[in-house]
Amino acid sequence: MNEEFLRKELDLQYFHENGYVRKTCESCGDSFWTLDPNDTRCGDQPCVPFSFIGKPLGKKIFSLREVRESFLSFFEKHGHSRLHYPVTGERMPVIARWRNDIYLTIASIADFQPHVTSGIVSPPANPLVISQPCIRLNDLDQVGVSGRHLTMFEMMGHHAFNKNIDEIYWKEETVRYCNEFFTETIGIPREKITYKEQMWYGGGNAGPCLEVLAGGLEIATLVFMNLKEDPKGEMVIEDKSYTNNPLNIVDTGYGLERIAWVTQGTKTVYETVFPEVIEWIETHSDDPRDKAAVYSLADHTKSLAFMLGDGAVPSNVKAGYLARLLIRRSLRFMEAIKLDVPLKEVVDLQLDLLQDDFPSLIYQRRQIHEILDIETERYRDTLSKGKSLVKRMIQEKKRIEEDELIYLYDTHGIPPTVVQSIAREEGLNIDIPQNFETKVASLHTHSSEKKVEEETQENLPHTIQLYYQDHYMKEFDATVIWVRKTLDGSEVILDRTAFYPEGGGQLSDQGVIIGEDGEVRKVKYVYKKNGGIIHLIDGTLELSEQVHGRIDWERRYSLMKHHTGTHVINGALRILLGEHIWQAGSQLNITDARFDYSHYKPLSEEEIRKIEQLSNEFIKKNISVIKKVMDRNEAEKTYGFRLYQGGVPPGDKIRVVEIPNVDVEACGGTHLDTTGEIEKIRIIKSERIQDGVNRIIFAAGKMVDIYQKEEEERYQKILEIIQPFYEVTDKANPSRQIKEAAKVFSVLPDQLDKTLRRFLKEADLKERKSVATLDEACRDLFKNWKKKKKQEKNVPIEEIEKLKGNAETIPGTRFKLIIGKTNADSTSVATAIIKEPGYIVHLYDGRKITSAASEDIEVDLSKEIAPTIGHILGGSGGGRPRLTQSGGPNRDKIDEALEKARELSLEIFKVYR
RNA sequence: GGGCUUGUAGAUCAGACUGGAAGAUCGCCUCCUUGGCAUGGAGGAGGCCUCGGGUUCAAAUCCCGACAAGUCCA
Repeated sequence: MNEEFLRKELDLQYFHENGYVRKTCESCGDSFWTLDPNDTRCGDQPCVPFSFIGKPLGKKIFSLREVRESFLSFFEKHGHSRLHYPVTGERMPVIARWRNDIYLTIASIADFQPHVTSGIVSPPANPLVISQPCIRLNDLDQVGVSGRHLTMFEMMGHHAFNKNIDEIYWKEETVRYCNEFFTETIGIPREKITYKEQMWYGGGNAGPCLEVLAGGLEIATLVFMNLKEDPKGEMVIEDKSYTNNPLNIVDTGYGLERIAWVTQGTKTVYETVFPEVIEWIETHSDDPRDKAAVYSLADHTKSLAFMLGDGAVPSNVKAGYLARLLIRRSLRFMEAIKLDVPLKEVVDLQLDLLQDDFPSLIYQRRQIHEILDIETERYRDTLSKGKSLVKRMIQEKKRIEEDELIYLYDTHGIPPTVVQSIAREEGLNIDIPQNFETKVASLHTHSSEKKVEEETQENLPHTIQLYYQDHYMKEFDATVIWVRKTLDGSEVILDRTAFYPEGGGQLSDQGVIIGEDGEVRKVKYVYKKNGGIIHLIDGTLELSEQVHGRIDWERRYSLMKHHTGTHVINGALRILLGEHIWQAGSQLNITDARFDYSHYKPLSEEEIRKIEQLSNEFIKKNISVIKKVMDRNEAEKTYGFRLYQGGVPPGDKIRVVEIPNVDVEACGGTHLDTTGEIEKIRIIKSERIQDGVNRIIFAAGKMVDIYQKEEEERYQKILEIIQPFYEVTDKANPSRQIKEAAKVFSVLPDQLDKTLRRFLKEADLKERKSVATLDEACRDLFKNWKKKKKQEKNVPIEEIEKLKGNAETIPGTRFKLIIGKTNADSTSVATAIIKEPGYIVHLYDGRKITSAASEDIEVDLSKEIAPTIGHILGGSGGGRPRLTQSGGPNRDKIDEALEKARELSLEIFKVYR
């Protein structure tokens, strides 16, 4: 069926008019178009070998830059528009910020998915031409080995989006353009080019395609995307059903590096793509024999230059993980070829080479250096820790099993090859199982039970969003257009509302709705569902009832302050720390707000102070906040992809909130008119919530005062606690004092009061002291407490002598029995006594009875004596043969217990006699 | 987002399974050996066992939670 489909779809006039014949490859069975009637093979790998190595095609040698420029200008000449974005210029970032289904830009068409390809958003230009840097990590193990795989490459594409069948252009023109470009601009002889028919599918779309082959290499793919996935569709490809797409999309992908390679005919693609880097690596390496490692390193560092330059932060999640993966692989390759330079030097070389064509990459140079240094350091740590772990395992067990190999890699990040080399040093041979990777992978394949929430496709009426017309609207009139009773109230939809429904990290509004009867209904919660805005209210309302709504303004205003404040903080972070700062989530509350963002290390106190300061400066400047609805393409063109901080909103139009020179985001929340209204911002806490992601918790406006008052109160409360012992003279900056004080006892600040009470009770403070600050008081207290603890352990010599003096000799033996009480630690005293031979001791210290016997006495106290006397006290006891503890709640029976201990001790020696 | 692992002396780690006076190595300090240094010898200081809570007569150890860190997968 597909065969038939392809034959019909790709039977182009262009081929017939230009002397092409359709043949079937005798090797793979695919159909292809060629000018040579004697061709028997399709011209693709593996059916034919490369024929251009050493015998380049093309009218001259093309550099990467020449290929790119000639392609772009060729299509520009033929009516295609080049794109232009702020920061990145004629390309989009390699980190796919505008998508939430993929992390990296993997193809030029990815720039326009999902909204343009699905038809919701119009294309930025039509037709258009782009050379899009892409990163693919699917064939990592082929990179450097196969001679043609790269993780980072540029996919050039001319794209046309046809609403009707071919209003822009469709198959015929596509092939004509392609052929003209290759034969005239690049100068590949036309008879060397064949077109192979294929089915293309991916990302929910499909369509027929032509692979363009020259010299045995696929140099371009021309996709005619006219199908979309649809369970009801009639067309079946690889078990999935498709139906016609509303758009006919020309999706072409020209391999920039491959085209350059074909014109250069070098041994591998790597010599064409980064000859300078390979040369540099080989001259600086002490053992560059491992070619694959040299190539891979050259490749990976180029990928890293793009990823880090576009603001990726290494992490254990998402795109950051992929960056870390490449960094670690690079470090391993460097080790393999004994290249003893910092990784940042190699990446730096890439940046130097790339900066003319991709100037934005070097804005982040300082941060890239720091990131690479931190990551290198961390990798070294992991490895050296791993090394001692492996050595220990080897010494203990003399071998390492497969399970342990998996454990070492999965849990501690030590690759099996590293384990192997460590083992070899220890004289041990280890086999790495063939299917190691799959075994690791299988550990993590959890049944991904996606909770597909059955979105009831109710058709709810649409509501006019008054809060967008005026972010400050506090009251409004409206008509009830939908009502549903719930257990304790009802759900109501109005024709228009100023109540903001929960979304974008902003909490829902609350307030009241007053009905025609004049009665007031509380609005408890507001949310969006299927386009309707549902108000959860107490009581009920009638359909068509005229109502008056009033929102809880104090609550809303606080939320707005926190929301605009979040944007200010985001801007301050970006300005102070770099372009890699991206929002990773946020939660606005009434009393404070959380802002999560990507960054590669925890913030220092100094940095926190500066961020707070800069944010407050923006507030003082009283900058106007611009709120507007923009055409999506226009917004991207004006502001770049930094817009997409809190995720990607759908639709052709997006809401843009701009604080000039501070921050600009696509944001659907409600915002203040000026930054001055925030009043002030106070950073309450900065923490690292996961590798590569930090969180700032801050308060804005009145909440700062409330927070400060609370803090002041807490500080006063703590001062009261220590007041009998310490007088604090310098009461400035209580926040800092509390934080420092908490650090002394390694507790969280909110546990400080409790902790202090405990330490004051346990310490031994003689007189009231005057100290500068709370933390100084704490340090003194802690010192005193330590001293006291130590003294308790010290054994008073006089007491021991006294106890020894009271010893009774056990009849018929040379052994002495001591029964007694002590104020010091009974175990310490007892062990001091039994250092001399011939003693058996039972001592009570107010908490427990320690029983002990000297080494020369053959006895096991733990078997009978300890439990027995413990039972008397209502508990139990035990321990080692010659040293036991026993105790229990019944303190009043202590004398009885000691007497029993005496009896039992004497009894033992009857047996010995 | 999910899984696994780890927080014990300044550093690296034992101890944990099987609860019962907190250890080793390096580093630090003092003394001895030496003309001086490397070294060698003797002694010593240095631990809220990350923090809470629970179980228990008894918790570094077992259970729960928090905080901090590492690592793999998508």
